[in-house]
Amino acid sequence: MPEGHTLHRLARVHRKHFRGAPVAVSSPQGKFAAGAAEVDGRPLLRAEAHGKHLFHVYDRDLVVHVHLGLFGSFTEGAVPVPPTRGQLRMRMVGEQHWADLRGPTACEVLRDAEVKALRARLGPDPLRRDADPQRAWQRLQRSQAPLAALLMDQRVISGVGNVYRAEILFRHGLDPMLPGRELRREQWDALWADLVALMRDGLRTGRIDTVRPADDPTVTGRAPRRDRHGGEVYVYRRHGQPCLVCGTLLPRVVLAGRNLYWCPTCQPAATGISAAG
DNA sequence: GATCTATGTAGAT
DNA sequence: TCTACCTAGATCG
Repeated sequence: MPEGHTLHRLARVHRKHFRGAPVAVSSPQGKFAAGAAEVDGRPLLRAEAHGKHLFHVYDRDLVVHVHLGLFGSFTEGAVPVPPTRGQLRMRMVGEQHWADLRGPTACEVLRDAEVKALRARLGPDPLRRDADPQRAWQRLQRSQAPLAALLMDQRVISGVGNVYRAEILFRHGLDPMLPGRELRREQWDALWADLVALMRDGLRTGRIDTVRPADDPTVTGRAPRRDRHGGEVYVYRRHGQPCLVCGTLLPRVVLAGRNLYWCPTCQPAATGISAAG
């Protein structure tokens, strides 16, 4: 379930379970065998996330970089370690805990310079204290690309994925196709503040919940439900169902190879009115 | 058992 | 705009 909050959560768990003590690192599957051998047996110094990227720092020039991609996942537990099963890219075993990594897009050892170069390409991360939202605002201002594309562009903002994109646009009544440069400053400020709040909530709970209490189906009298990904949302993967706020049947389109979910009534397209001033 | 799907990204065209 | 890649669980016959 990899959007930014998932990676920050993993970084936190890995710090708690592995930092400061030697970690046995291996690659039962073999695809990360050489990298694992480089860090095997070293103490983990730091673990941190930037956007959807996770970094395990064993030494300045021995950093395991993990990107989960669309379906990578970690599983964790307390020792003893279970038998290996399936395609296990990396296994970490500490004094008390183990962690298994499957299906990542990236699992590699990077040197400090490579980590810096990678991070330099990432936009501000709403979950990092060092985030500078002004940088994202400047990119939005220079772009005619639709907001829906810009929010998913990790060079603009890092950590936002398809769920947060859809939900944040809904919560702010923004048309996904609105060109970035037509977003007003106060709209951006509200959007960023909301992203910070929602993603912090996701980091705390491990779920993406975006529905305001007043719109909660259990409060409004509609049947309670649980989305397949485990959170309560307005539009993500709710195509074909009625909007929780206005009842419009929700559409879905593919934009830049990804499913886009929104409510055309609650997030109306800009018309000649706004174009005229 | 086959097929579909997914909270992602890089690289080719 | 497209294709490839990474994996497992859900869904379809």
